[in-house]
Amino acid sequence: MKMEDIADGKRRLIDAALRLAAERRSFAALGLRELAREAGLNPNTFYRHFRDMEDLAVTALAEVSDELRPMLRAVRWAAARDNPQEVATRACDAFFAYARAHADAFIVGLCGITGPQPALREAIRALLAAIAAEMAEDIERLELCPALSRAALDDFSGYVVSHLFHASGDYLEAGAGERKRLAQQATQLIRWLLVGAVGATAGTSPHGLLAATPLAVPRTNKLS
Amino acid sequence: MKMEDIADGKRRLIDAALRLAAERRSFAALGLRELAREAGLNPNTFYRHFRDMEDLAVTALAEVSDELRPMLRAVRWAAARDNPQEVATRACDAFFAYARAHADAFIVGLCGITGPQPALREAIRALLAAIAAEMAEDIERLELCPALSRAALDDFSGYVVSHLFHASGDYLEAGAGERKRLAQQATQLIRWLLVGAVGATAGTSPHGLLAATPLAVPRTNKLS
DNA sequence: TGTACATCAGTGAACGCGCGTTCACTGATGTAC
DNA sequence: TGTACATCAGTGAACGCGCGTTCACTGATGTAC
Repeated sequence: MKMEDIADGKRRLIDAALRLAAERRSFAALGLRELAREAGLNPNTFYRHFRDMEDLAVTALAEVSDELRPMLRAVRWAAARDNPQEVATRACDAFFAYARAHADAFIVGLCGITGPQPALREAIRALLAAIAAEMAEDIERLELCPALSRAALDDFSGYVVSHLFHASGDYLEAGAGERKRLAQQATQLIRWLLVGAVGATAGTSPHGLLAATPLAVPRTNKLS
Repeated sequence: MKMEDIADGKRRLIDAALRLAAERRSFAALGLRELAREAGLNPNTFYRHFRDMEDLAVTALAEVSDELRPMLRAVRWAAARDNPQEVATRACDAFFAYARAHADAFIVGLCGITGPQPALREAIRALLAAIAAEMAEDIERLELCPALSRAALDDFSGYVVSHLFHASGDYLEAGAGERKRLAQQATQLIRWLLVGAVGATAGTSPHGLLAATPLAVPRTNKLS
């Protein structure tokens, strides 16, 4: 048996766990016997592959991470090569499309970020942070927004990834029309943030609400 | 007994439920007997006051809603009277302060938005939507950002409320330094979004990344 | 003012059930010599 | 090539336990007349 192959029962347990947990929208309330029943296995078989439920969840998340992160990077670089103006839109679409294709895993991820298993919570946070870091790095390397410092790009990417992640929950529940609106909103958020970040750094303040100390923004107008 | 008074046992059950659910970060995995034990009551007493766990959760959320929403409006109007430039900062601070003062309820809310109880999920979404709608209305009525249409204000408020809500989870776990950073990030997000929204509507595009069809932004520079 | 009755919060015992975990076992696959 | 052994995925029975829910009950408070 090769390293990357995983046992048949292990595969079935992971899939069954994601299916059941997503259906009921709670990984925490998932029972071991119930899981084994869904997977068509003896309850005991679980212990052959996992220490406990959290172990299973972290394993499943690692699979998603290994697939999602390179995919997003590839989309960014391909879009930047084709047409730099489309990077944001295409990356959002790719993210949402991946969420739909792995809806169960995403729902479990959304539950898990606030759930009772500390290791799972930490793993999800780490995944989101890694995606954000790679996004910032790609924007820098592809020179998509040279006006922004790396620190600003990190903040920007954090906001965007957090929004996309939580929006994917609504996205998965939505019908076709609503999904389109959510995708457009994500792109609008990105656009506003980028324009705003560049404007704020370059020193643009459209009105008094934004000029408060300690967030004062000089009134010069240097948008590139 | 007056209408607004609630029975002693009911109060204790709600408080115990928030305490236990927040501690374990899962409302779904909370047991009825365990809850009664924590409240120092007979398991049966639960049925005197609630149909089921979801009923309890919705009741608790209504209490938060009735307190949080007017408080936020009052802060906005008071800040606008004192100094319009501080509205965003003061509203963010008030929100986070309320989250700290009702940490258990907030954690349950964060779990509940992705949890198994449909009525609770819907109630939380409705609360967030109501807060966003009131925020948009206040910005309009207080003329804090006349450059933005009501539709843009609705989108803006939605982004901000969603960010604040999910950020409150990190906020509650964080130490003092981290909390300060999160509050500053929230204000930065608001500033970027406002500058960006005004810039995008008024027709400003800092660089190619943002000019993609169908999100094309004219290149005129009309920031007020 | 007293009396009878209704309402309501809380009690305690009992039920059947599914749970997580353990143990000792099987049978197939891989490996050393 | 054959044989002996180790490893590994999966099985089936059994355990004690805590669970949600039910029933019939108590005692206090409010209310009609």
